[in-house]
Amino acid sequence: MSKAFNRTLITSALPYANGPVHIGHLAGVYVPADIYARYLRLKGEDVLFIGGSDEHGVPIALKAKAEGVSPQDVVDKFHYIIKKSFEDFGISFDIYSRTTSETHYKTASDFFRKLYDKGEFVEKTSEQYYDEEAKQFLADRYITGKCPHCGNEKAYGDQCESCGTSLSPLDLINPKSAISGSVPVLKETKHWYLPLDKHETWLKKWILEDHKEWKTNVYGQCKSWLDMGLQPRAVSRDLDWGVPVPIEGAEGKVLYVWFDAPIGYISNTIELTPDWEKWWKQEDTKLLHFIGKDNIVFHCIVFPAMLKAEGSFILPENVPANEFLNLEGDKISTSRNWAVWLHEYLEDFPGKQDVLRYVLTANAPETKDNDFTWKDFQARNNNELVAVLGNFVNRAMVLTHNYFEGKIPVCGVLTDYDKETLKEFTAIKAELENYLQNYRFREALKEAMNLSRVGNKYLADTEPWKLAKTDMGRTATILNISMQITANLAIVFEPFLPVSSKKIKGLINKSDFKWSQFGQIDLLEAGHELNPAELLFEKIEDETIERQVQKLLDTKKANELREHQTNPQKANVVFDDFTKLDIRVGRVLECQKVPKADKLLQFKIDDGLGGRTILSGMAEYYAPEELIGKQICFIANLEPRKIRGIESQGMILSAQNVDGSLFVVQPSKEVLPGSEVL
RNA sequence: CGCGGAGUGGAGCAGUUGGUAGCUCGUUGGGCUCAUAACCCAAAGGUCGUAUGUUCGAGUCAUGCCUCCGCAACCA
Repeated sequence: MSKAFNRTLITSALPYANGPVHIGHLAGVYVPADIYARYLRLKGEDVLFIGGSDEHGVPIALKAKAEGVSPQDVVDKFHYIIKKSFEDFGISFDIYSRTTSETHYKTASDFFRKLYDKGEFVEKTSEQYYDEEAKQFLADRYITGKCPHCGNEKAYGDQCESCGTSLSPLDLINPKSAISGSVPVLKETKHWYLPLDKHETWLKKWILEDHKEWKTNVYGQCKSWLDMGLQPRAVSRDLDWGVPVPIEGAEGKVLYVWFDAPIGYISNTIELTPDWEKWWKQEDTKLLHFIGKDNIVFHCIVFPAMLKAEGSFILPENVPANEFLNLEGDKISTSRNWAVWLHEYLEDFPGKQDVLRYVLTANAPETKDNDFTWKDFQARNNNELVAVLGNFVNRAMVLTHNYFEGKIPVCGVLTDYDKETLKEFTAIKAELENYLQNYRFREALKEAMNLSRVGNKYLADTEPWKLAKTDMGRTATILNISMQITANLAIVFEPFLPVSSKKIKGLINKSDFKWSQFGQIDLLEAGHELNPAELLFEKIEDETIERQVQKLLDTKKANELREHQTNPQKANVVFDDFTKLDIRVGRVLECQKVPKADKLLQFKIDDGLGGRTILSGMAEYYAPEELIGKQICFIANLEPRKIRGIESQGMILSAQNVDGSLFVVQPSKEVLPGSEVL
């Protein structure tokens, strides 16, 4: 583990170019990766920080189709928005490229070809659903139909959301293409698979034995996959958007995005430097993948297997994956517009990229999902950045201007207390480096803030504003030290808050520091002239925050309205068909939860015919007692069906509200059980 | 039903190999006035999700259960 590394290659997950980037992306991947990259650079180490957009795959192809533009148009639009957001937030990529670049097409093809030639793939022919109208094969998720288990009409090709059973597209009754709505046909198709099972042995040793130091969420996830046993994974798809499979007879097939995307890290490095092989193939390179938790398997198992199969590449040394960030209690969602978009944030908070970087780092989802709230954002800005860091710098600056005309005063003899204060530096530096080394940026940031706390306490304890009346020599020493602390703050905060760090350097009229200077107390020589004092951060008022909260509430309302749109009417049925249904009114005699099932209630219904049992999935909306004695409507002649081993003889009618809640349908006046509904 | 992660004072989080429960914010009281009503000191506040168990001793280990999140299902 304590290998000697001479350079570090940092990759950050390629954002998918079907939308802009939001605070979740920043908190989970890019800010941590950027902090690490900046830290290493500041230390003078050799480091590359690679990023880029992931631009292939079915969702982009579909989005293009829906909007009547080409896939290239879609990715062009978002690639530049994303790229600009990262630049604005100071994410210091050495290169931010894209998987539609020429270099990438070549790299990915060559990579595939090499594995193909080495015999690292297995070929398999299988039957898959094909949409003749849209002229394409359908991914599992894009086929809907009736679930063979529960009869839900809207089950997906991979799983029924209603009963939770996992399915294969072939299981669906009456399959339909989600793209065109037409009935898909089965068609033979050939694909290449990466036999992960063949890599299992070395992967097990490599991860489970050699990388016990990986974060628990990462290690646990990998272990789970390895314990279950790995399966071959398809690396190609039938699609017209992507890197073509570079084999004769493979027309209309492209590389599957998960195969294609990580190779993007390599392509982008090639695009950046002719020296790229040094970074990817020499054992003394430390390769790190910064990702979110959804990407763990790809980066810890699949991509390493690809690299190993190729043969000449090194493997990642660590994969510091973060959990997810929620927004005001709800999952961030691009499709529901539930997000704080980076480009919008900067419109509302111009120049405040560091505030967001600070909040997202201080509250980073390093060990579990965390929640971003605007109230917390405001509190951290006002009580921490303004009150602790900004305030200290301002105090030191203003005092020096007041008593020494903005010139660094001479440092006299240090008292024991001065020395004690300076000693805290050393402790903070050691802690900080240790945290950064272990990708614990949240704690590292806290240590950096502690340095400003040390400064504030120092001023409060030494009270230079009082001493200035009696002892200018001592005052000079105190302010000299205070300004040295300020200069040190410029160093420590460079990885975390690059804009503010630069601002501090502007105030103290210095350009660049190195990390090795951190801890020194002679960064500013006596007589050095300071620039006028200026505030680093400003308070964020309640109204500003309320506006953001309102914006989110509006989004919520808009979503509800959109989801409220009533479904279009189904195809007409003839009267005879209607009369085939026997709908009756019954009274609930008994009602209880079905054990071991989340949603199911078991009813005993008085139907005027001697009673019957019906199971219904409404346990989330009704407590069993609530319904006892109530009248309900049910379909009496529905074919009985066994659910969880109990026979359900019919179906209770209920109305589903916009928010998904469910209410049983009742007659407006009590009628005799068994009465027919016409 | 499977697998992974999480559940610690009002809020957000630390707690390395089991040994007196910490930090930031908030609250209360005091101090200070150089500073963006900012800063400094002190105090209150926790049966560490729950139940058993291992141990001289458990937030930490084991097992069951409850709750939340994620993966499997191309959103970090």
